[in-house]
Amino acid sequence: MLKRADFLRANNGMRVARPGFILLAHPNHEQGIRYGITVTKRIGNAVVRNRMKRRFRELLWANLPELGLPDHDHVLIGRETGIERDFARLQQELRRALEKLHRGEADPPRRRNASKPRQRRK
RNA sequence: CCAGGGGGCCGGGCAGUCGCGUCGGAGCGUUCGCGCUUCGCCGAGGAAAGUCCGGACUCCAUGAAACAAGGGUGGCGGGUAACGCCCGCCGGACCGUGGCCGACGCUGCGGUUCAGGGACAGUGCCACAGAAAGCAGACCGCCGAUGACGCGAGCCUUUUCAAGGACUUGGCGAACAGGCAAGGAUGAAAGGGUGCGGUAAGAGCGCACCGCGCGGGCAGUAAUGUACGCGGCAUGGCAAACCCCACCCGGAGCAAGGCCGAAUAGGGGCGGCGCGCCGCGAGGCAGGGAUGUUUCAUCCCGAGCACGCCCGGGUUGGCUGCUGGAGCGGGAAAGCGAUUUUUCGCCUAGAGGAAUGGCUGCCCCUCCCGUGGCAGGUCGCUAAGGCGAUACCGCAUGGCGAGGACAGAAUCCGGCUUACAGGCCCCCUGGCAUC
RNA sequence: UGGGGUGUGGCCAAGUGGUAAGGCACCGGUUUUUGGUAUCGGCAUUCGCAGGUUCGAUCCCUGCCACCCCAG
Repeated sequence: MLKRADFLRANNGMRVARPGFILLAHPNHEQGIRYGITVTKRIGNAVVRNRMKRRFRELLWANLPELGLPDHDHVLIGRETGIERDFARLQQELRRALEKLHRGEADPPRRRNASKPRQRRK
């Protein structure tokens, strides 16, 4: 995934949080299995972020072809607890997360402005 | 051997396996742009970082040069493509140590450090304190030579005592004029320092030594140094205050720059069809509408196109620039050195929302834990040989033990700065042991 | 890639060579039956850090660090 719009759309999809990362999945209209990685600046400097991206990429290459949802966009969002996390544990967590997605047991998408729901007066 | 300081270098190694990226080969497919599969080679750094200097390269501007503005640099010489970088030298300041008996000062050796042009071109600043902070002046103080004053003495006059004086002064006093700047006091800084002479008191006033300046001479490419002579100490500091002098600099940056570029929409030009009539046109006449009471007056409206051809631009995008270079590694020569010359060998990342990752084995280094008294230390016993103990140092050995920094190329190169676990080599200083 | 700015007490900040203003907050006293208000007093030795120039540096110079902004 390359375009910002794809990432924004994925934000409305299914969502599974794990200690090392957050996994998003969203159907993408016959585009095949695609993936994207988000590692924000709060995670660390460029070295840390790029290394996390490389390791996530390795995870996705290894597991998506078998366990990925067909015709879905998958987005991995890095968390601070995922820095230099043991690779085998990450792989285990990713497999569990993908299985949950297959069973449809994901959390609902996070709504915009969910923290301040509008209340009708009167 | 230990400790401290300085300089240079390395910055995990060897494999296996699954992946990723460029390139090359093969095969298949292809809308000929390329795509897929497979094999092979190669695939981050000393700082790739900060982006602080200097260049290469590209475009823009520009006759050349000079000047102005703005910015930068600043002992001298050399190195370099260039530099604010590097090397060597000179000079200053500070520290340690030795010498000149001591002090001041000078000097030898070693080390540290310096943005180190110009302060009689000009302007500005020097708080507080202090008499005075830049013109030299004089608060306390010193002196009282000289002049004046008072006393005394002398001398003269008046008839004695005594009084007086247009007189004199190797005496005394005060410090009025005046002389002085040694000493005190303030300060970061007070207009050379020490000593002797000298003087009323003093003072470069004189002399000696030191410092300073000037002159020509000598040495050196030069900065600068120096024996000699002369001067007279006259006019402090700050230019990382403005400034002056000398030298350097055109601007932008690979998102530079170049090439390609479909469809659709939109822009421009020409043509075609058309626009109530006349006119090249301004306009006039006619038509429709609105307002005010008809005529009439005023105001408004009335030509474009789903046509053809051509042109240029934009968005998304592709290709290029794009990695063989002030290149890397040996050897030789020149040079104190930075560096240069020459020769042999080598080809060593080119991504593009951005390739280097995952797992495993053996080895290396550090630490932790354990085992062994073990040819060394250490401790105890012993006359010695020796025996024993080992918390600690060392050694040997083991552990499915823990850890191995700072950090990731983005057009390329030379520097500077900053970050960094651990290790290696060389030099200097000091200590200990042995010879 | 290129350019600009900021850093001063817990907070907002002035100061641009010579004892670091002021406000809010905080602490203590007075006033009040108590609280608030009012009033008086106190609160800066790392002026982001390290060097240098100067007699003297928050201020001048150099190098770093952190944060913010702008342009393509």
